[in-house]
Amino acid sequence: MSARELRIYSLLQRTAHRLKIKADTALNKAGGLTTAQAATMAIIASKGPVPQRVVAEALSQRESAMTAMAARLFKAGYIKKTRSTDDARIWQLEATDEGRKALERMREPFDRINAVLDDSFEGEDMERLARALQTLLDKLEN
Amino acid sequence: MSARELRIYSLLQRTAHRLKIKADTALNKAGGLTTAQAATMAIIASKGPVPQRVVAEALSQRESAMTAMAARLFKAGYIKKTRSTDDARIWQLEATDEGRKALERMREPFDRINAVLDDSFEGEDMERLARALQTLLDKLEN
DNA sequence: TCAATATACTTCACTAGTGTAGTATTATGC
DNA sequence: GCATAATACTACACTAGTGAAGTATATTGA
Repeated sequence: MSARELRIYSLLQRTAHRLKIKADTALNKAGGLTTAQAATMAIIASKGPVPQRVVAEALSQRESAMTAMAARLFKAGYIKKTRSTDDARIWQLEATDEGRKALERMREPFDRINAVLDDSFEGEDMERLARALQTLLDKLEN
Repeated sequence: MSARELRIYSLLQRTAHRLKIKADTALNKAGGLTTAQAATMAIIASKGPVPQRVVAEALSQRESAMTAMAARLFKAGYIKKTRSTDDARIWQLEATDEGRKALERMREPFDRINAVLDDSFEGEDMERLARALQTLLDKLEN
C-alpha cells in the first residue's frame, strides 16, 4: 500500500498534534513549563553548558527559534547564558537551580504520557515505530 | 524497551514537524497555499458554503484560529464570506474559483511528499507504521 | 414577554515556529 | 598577512495555533 492510500502524512500530523495537546495539558497542571520548553530544558540540563546551535539541532529547529526560546527561558529564570571563552560568538546555555526544579516537576506528568505510549504497543511494535520514525527523520534532515 | 528509553515522544514530534516543513516548502513552490491553508481549503471546497465553526471543528481547532485563517484566505482571494440569511451570527465560507485552482495546484507537490514516504520504507514497514500511528491516535482521541 | 443563557464570531496577548537578511567573530587559502 | 568564507547568533516579518474576555445575535424558560 502507498503512503497516499494509508494517509500517512495526515496520520502522523494528527497523532503528533493530539499527543502534544495531551502532554501540554498534563505539564501545565504540574506547573511551569510547556512541552516545547521542557524539551529544550531537558537538553540544556543534561548536556551542561551547551551552545544554542547544538540545542537547536537536537530539536530539529532553526537557530532563530532557539534565540526566542532561550530568551523566554532566561526571562523565566530557568537558564543562564554565558559567553564561551574559546569563541566569543557562542552563548553557552546552562540550567539554573530553578530550571532544574521546574524540569523535575515535569517528570511525573511526562511519565504518565510515556505510560500511555507504553500501553499502546505490544512486543516489538514500539521498537519498530521508533526505527521507522528515525529512518524518516534521517531522510528528511539531509 | 520503554517509550522513555526510545524517546518516542520527541521522535514523533520532530518527524512530524520536519515533514510538515518539507510539505510546506513543496507546496509553496507550486504556488499559493501552506499545508494548513490547503487543509482548510479542502474542507471548504468539499463542504460548499459552510460556517466557520464547522471548519474549525473538522480541523480540531478553536474558532479564534479559524477567524485568523479565514481572514488570510479571504485576503488572498481564495474564499468568499457571506452572512447566513437564517442566522446573522454565521459567516458562510465558500471557495472561489481562484481558491479551487490553488487547491488543485497542491495535488502534484503533495504526491511528491508521498513519494518521499514511499521511498523511506520497505515491504510491510509502512503498513506497520500506519497501524501503530492509528492505534496511538485512537487511544489519544477517546 | 423578556431576562438569562447560549451561540457564532472577534480581539488580544501570548507561545512557537519559519525564512531571510543582518552583525560579530573565527577560520581558511593564497 | 589579510581578504574571503564560514559560523554563531540576532532581528524582523510572517504563519499558525491557544486561551480568555468581549460583542452581537439567537434561543430559552419562568
